[in-house]
Order: sequence, then C-alpha cells, then structure tokens
Amino acid sequence: MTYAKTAAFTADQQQLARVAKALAHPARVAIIQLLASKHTCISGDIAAELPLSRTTVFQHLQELKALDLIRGEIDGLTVCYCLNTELLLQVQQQFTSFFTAATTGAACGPDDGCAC
Amino acid sequence: MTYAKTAAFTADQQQLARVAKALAHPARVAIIQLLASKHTCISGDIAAELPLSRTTVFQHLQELKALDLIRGEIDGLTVCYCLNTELLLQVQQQFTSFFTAATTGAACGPDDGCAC
DNA sequence: ATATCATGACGTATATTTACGACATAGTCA
DNA sequence: TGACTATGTCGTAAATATACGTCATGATAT
Repeated sequence: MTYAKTAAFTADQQQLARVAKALAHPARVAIIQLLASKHTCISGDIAAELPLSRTTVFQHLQELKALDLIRGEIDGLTVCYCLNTELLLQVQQQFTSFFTAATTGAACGPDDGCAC
Repeated sequence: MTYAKTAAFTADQQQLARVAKALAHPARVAIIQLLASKHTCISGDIAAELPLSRTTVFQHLQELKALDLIRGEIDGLTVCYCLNTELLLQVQQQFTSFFTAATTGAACGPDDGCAC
C-alpha cells in the first residue's frame, strides 16, 4: 500500500497494538491457554490438539516467540515451549491501564450537545 | 486460503481474538484513547488528529462500530461517536481473566524435564 | 431552491496474514 | 552407520487488512 503508517503513532499505541495483534487469532489464544494449562509443551503436541497443520501452528508459535510472549528451548529431540510469565504480567498491566483510561474517561452525558 | 479456520475454535477464544483484533492497529487504539479523552467526538475531527486520511479513519471507525465498542449517532450535520463503556468493561473482564489464567498457570519448574 | 459542508459508500492498489505441502536438518536408537 | 522421528525452513496460494481518492447523500443556511 501505501501501507503501514504504523510509525506515525505513539510508542504506547504501537506496543499495545502489537500485543493485541498477537492475540488476534483464536489459534494463538488457544496456544497460550494450552501452555498455561500444562507445565511443558511440545510443538508437535500442540499441533495435535489444534485443528491446524503442524506448519501453521509452528508459524503461530513463531509470532508469539517474536514478541517474546513464549519461549522455546531445545531439549534433545523435542522443544519445550513455555510462557514468559513476567512479560505476560507486564502486558496485562498495559491492557488494564488502557481499559481503565477508556472506561473512566467521561462518557457522553446529558450536559453535552449530543444525543447518546 | 484455504482460509479462516476460525470456526474450529472455542467461542471464548474467538471472542477474545475478535476484540484483540480490534485493538491490533495503533490507529484504533488512538481512536479509543481520543474518544476517552473527550466527551464527544466527530469523525472529521478524529481524522484531523490522526496521520491518516478521512476515508481510512472512517474505515477504522466502522470496524470498532461493528464490534459495538463505539457508537455513533447522527446529530444534525455531524455525528457523535461515543465509547460503549459497558461493553468495554466486559471486555476488560475477559482480558483480565485470560491473563490471570495465563500467568497463574504453573510455569515450568525444575521438577519438570525441561530446561526453561 | 441551491450552494455548501459533513459524512457515508465504492472501487482499487498494495501489504500482510493465514494455511499447507514438500523438503531440509538434527538428534535417537537399533 | 542407517532408519526413524521431531522440528525447522521454503515456497506458494488465497483471504484480509490498510490506505486513499472520488463520487453520492443528506442536512443547513443563504
């Protein structure tokens, strides 16, 4: 395009958007929930529990890894994928303050001109 | 594709992903922040405060409106866009429980086989 | 009525995402 | 060593998202 005007926004806005994008696909949400439910996970097993091919799951894992939301360490033949709990806590903070600002920001009241 | 296997996932996962997708672009994050900072907003004004054309901003507004995160009511010549505070609170709840589940889920410990 | 201004709808070009199959690589075990 | 298994890489096709210019519509005010 004429594409990706991302750079023109605040660092905060970009960061929030980046993480939101990581959660913007049900497969990635499912992967995180799966990792949270088990102590340790292996890429192949994850593919087995999702309605997607191994390749596609791997791609989703890469995206999550690119943001460092999950980590994978080679353990012999298999790989142990783990959640980055510290980062997830930070991200949760970001979302919380974003939502708090959004919901506590004064809503349209009867004193305004508009009708909502 | 061979596209959109979205249907194969949980309703919860889909819902979270849908909302996350809405926040997955800095422009939309900026729009919500802008609406939160003012009582009332008008589409034209929003475009004026973002580094995007009016058309593009309108498109982002439509996406947010499709999820009912914001609402727009015609007020004569202009339109009053407002945040849907109730829905935002619900969404915040969803995110919070998702993150809580993810961060309290047992992380890899030394008792596991893996090295993380 | 009609010029004007604010919004909304349409069409289009390009970038990115999603999804796979097929091949490459690297560790295990007989 | 050599078959086997588990992961990672590459290439590709189709769907979506992003961005914008241009035209249509509908209310206001002259």
